[in-house]
Amino acid sequence: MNIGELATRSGLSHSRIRFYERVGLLKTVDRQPNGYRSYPPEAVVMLALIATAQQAGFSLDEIRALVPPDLVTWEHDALLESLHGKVKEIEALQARLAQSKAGLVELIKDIETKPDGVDCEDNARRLLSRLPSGELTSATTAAADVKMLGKKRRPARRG
Amino acid sequence: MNIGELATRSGLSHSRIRFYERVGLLKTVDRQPNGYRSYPPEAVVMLALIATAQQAGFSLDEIRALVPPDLVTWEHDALLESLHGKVKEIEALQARLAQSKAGLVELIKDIETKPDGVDCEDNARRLLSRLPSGELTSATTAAADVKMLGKKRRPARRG
DNA sequence: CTTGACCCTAAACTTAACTTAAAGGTTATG
DNA sequence: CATAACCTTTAAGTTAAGTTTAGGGTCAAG
Repeated sequence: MNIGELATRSGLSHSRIRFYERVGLLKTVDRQPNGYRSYPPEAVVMLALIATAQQAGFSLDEIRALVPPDLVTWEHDALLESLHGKVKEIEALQARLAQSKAGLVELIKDIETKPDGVDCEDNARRLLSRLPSGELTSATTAAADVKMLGKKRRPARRG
Repeated sequence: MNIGELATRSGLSHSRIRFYERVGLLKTVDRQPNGYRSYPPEAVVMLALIATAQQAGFSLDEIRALVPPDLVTWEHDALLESLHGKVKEIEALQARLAQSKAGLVELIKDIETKPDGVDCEDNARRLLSRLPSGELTSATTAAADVKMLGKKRRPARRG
């Protein structure tokens, strides 16, 4: 098939497919007599794989190292290995999400845990100690200066 | 404190801190008579907050919209609302990912229990072709959404 | 034989989020 | 007073993952 059809079928742009070939993610493709690229059907699968891995958070460099250059030579074992790899990818994604979520929840908790009229300085110190970098614990003076953190003001506005 | 100390305390580079000021993430900072930037202690908190938000998937654009220039006038409600929304987003993605993973695991089990008498390559192809349109689609879209976390725009358009 | 859809290449451009470089002022220390 | 370790600015460079542009060929239809 021509690149246009492959683009339609895979959902990727022409330029993106050519780009992948250029950077060595796709092996050099056969040409018709007129110079047009002629893709085999499994090119769709290949692109889907690349896109999936990419969307799972892997860079093109990583994918290049990960994905076998030739789909047709895949056999039972290789396929299984690849699928297991895909599970690993998903697990990696899950871990990323969990970490993001944990960070957010922690931050929310720190902001929300501000009872009215209660020791602001103490709250500020706890907030500081929960924020990421460890060096922050030395910022005890900062805690005093930032004791207004979490103090409620005017009604919310969204941008 | 000077920028060097702030860099050390926050764990961010000098250039990064100046960059944040340049792009309006940090309000214009006070200067000493000699022209050096003079940061208040809460600058450490501000930078930690920015870094945390970034790790959670917020773009600098989003952070700029979310975090007010002055910590003291922090729009508590809007921020919390936004953070909660982000957590919900992440939870939805986690659910979808879990389902995708379950589907993949099942597919693997399918293949593993296949008797080895049959045409391996053909079978592998057939199963593989299930990937893009079948079991992995939710993983794919979920992963795509993860990439979109904190992003308002997709890469390069326009000219 | 021209129109329009499709294809080609090479190179420049895009965006985010920084970093590095160039060229120089300031300050603490031996 | 030299020298290193700070600080300043503006401008240009970097990386990833493509997109867009410029300047063509190719092919089916009318």
